Amino acid sequence: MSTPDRRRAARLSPDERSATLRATAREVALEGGLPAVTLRGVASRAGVAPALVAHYEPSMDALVARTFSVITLDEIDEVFALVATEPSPTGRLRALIATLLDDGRDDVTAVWADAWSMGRRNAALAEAVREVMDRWQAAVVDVVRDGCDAGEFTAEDAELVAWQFLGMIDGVNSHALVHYGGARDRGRLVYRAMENELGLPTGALG
Amino acid sequence: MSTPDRRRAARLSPDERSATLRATAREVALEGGLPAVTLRGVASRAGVAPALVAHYEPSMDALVARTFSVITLDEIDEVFALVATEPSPTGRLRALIATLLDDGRDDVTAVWADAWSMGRRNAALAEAVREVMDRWQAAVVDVVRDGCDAGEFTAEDAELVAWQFLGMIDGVNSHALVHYGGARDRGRLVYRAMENELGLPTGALG
DNA sequence: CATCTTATTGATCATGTGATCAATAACCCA
DNA sequence: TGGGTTATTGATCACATGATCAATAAGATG
Repeated sequence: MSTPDRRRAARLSPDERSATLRATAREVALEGGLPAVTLRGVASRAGVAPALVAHYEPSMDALVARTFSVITLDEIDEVFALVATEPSPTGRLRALIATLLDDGRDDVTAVWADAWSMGRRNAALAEAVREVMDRWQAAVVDVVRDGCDAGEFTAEDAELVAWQFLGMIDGVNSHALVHYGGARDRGRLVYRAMENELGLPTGALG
Repeated sequence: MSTPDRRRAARLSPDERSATLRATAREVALEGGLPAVTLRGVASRAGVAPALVAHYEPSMDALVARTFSVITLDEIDEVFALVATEPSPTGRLRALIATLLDDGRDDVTAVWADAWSMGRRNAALAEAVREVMDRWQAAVVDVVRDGCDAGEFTAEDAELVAWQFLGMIDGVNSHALVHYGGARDRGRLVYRAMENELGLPTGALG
């Protein structure tokens, strides 16, 4: 019962094993949140001894931080790959909002919530959070600038608009994580705020 | 070194002791976040044996949830006591935003971040979070309705506007918790979004 | 002042955490 | 096929967590 009987794991190259463990840590975090990323948690899921996990990371704080980065950087790629299929800047912004507010992303949202909480006690994680937030902001700035160049948007300060856009999204998603009341149409203000902020006609985004 | 030499604590009535421990738990949480609210953490700060803390709460999950409620309900009272000094609805809304976006509230913001994270693994805490969020929403709805009654605001759906207002605030504050880049003017969109949403002239709030 | 109620404590348990290291065995290469 | 390199493991620390309970002593009551 206690020990999930486990054969000796296959002998992999350090690179392979390292990649395997990162992928496993990713799964663990998406299922149980960042607090589930423990030596024993990752090891048992990977079918490996806890000591092996410890062997491949300098510390658990570092593993948690790396796991956060893996998950959230992948998320950026996935989201923007989806968004990029839209032909116009306005369409891309609309798709971006819709994707970020979509249900079924609670696992990633929960990881972000864990990160904002745990980042206060894990310096490596806090640094990772800052890096990924900057990546997100830069990606949103690109969307805004594209729209401005195409003449569809008007933005005084694209950098600031991007930060505040992400703030709105993250706040609404944090709320929905624990409290679903009123969450159905919770994105309406996001659409309207962005239309207003970018000089779009009402209803242009949704 | 290990045991901070402690005399036997004064013998208090259950009500007094209970109140003392809640106040202590509050201080502990505001200093180290909700994860710092442990049997030993609260006990040592209160100058009391860990067993006594356990004696007064059915479980630690319950103590954490109660501590969250104490802190955040007090915060509602404090914020709205301040806001109520403004004579007009527009002034009250402006003061509300300014207060909520003010620095120096990181301790409470951190408690909220902890709650959104830990609420997924602590049912009592999740329930407390929902309750306090509802209280916040109701209080904001009052401000919006006041403005509508006074003819200063126009709101189709005050309930929804209140939720989305709180979403904006919480998102921006979560960001500022770990990432201060661009945080200085991070509230600008909040002001503009509310002006737009409530039919106020540009610049009416800030 | 003696007695009794009960708030408080110390000791202890079971559990979970990260970390370390000698011992092991899987795999590669000669 | 044998030997050597090293990925992997089991065992074990030290520590922190929540929880329980008999023993203690503070303070009220007579």
